[in-house]
Amino acid sequence: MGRTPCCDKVGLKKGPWTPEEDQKLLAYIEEHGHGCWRALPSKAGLQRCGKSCRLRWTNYLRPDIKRGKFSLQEEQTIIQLHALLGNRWSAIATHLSKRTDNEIKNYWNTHLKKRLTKMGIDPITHKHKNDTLLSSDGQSKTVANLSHMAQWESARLEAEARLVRESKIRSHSLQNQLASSMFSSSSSASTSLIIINNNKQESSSSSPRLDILKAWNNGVSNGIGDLESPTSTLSFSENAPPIMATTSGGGILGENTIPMIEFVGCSGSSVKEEGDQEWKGYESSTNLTEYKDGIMENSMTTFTCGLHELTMSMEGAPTWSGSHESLRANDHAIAEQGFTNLLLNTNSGDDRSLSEGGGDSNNRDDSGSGSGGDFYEDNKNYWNSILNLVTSSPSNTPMF
DNA sequence: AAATGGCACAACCGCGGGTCA
DNA sequence: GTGACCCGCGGTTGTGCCATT
Repeated sequence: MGRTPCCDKVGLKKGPWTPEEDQKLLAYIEEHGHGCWRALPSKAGLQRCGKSCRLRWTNYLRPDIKRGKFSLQEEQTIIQLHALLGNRWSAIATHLSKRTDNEIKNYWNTHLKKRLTKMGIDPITHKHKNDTLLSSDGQSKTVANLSHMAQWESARLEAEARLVRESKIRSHSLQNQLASSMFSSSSSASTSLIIINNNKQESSSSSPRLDILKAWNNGVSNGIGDLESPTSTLSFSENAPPIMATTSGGGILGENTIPMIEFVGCSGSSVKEEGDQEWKGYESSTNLTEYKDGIMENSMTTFTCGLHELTMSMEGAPTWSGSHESLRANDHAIAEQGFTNLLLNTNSGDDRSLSEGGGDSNNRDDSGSGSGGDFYEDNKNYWNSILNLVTSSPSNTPMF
């Protein structure tokens, strides 16, 4: 079918916005909200199409936008999330406080991509260009497994990002509805929580949606050789009572956290999100768990995460079953040394540009000093640090 | 001082998904 | 089931600024 233009483009202004136009748009939205973008321009007295108004608002005028230079932490987060999510800028933006997808996209294209390229890292695959040299040994297999898991997590994060958006729609009503149940259940010290933050701006600061990845991080760092087995399970303690999701206007989760998606364990074998949230994204993209009509079937007790069996303690802290726990101490040491040093710490200048000199040891392509083992170490550290993004989440993360 | 090239960023374009009648 | 519409997303372009020659 033919697609009608979003608006009558005849006579509409294009190009940069003037301060007067910004003021008109701001004033209108502050008073009325944006409502239907298509109808907004005429109501606001703007000679723009609705799409242009929406973009101007979401990318520039919105009051909760953070502008200015990206911090080192933000840079690292972008790169790490890009390794997981690819060019899904909106999904990446959900994890970066007050940054728009457009801004992140521009920053990636103009800064970070070039930096990675100069380092000899493919900005698309996030693999070292000489990875193919490792193709004959098991190390590359491990790297491939890591990539596979990253793809898995990518799909999951994408679905979660979609959930976050969708959950906003019904956030207020759910808050009111669930407030009472929170108080009725929060007295139980053994209540476990799975919470998806619905607030885009807050989500990045608390990073509550990377639970499986976090668990995986522990597992990968502690026993990378175990990657051969892709289908172990994430499970919740059998001793734990039926999961009763709670919501909180403050309390456990803090004032700024607005949990909206809740899973209420039913007989310990199914998870139900209150309401009629569709879970098609999970079902189609991750092929891990079936969600039907809000029911996550048979998933609370055996949630496939790909690597290790994770047991949720009653306090919500994850503990690896089996022998992994004793190895966990290596996790942060491994993760902290790799990527950041590799990419960021070498660029201490204000402009954070890469050293162009041939003597830069980080530029392995040019120096030729890197052995296959070094590449492997880089890859391991690289992915570990990607995963370490999760472990670096603020302490108020409600997930664990 | 003028010309030129590169960079950074705002904005546009086209596509696809979701919704509704 | 179909078409129209709205909206969001990712890719691309246009433009202004700045450094260099």
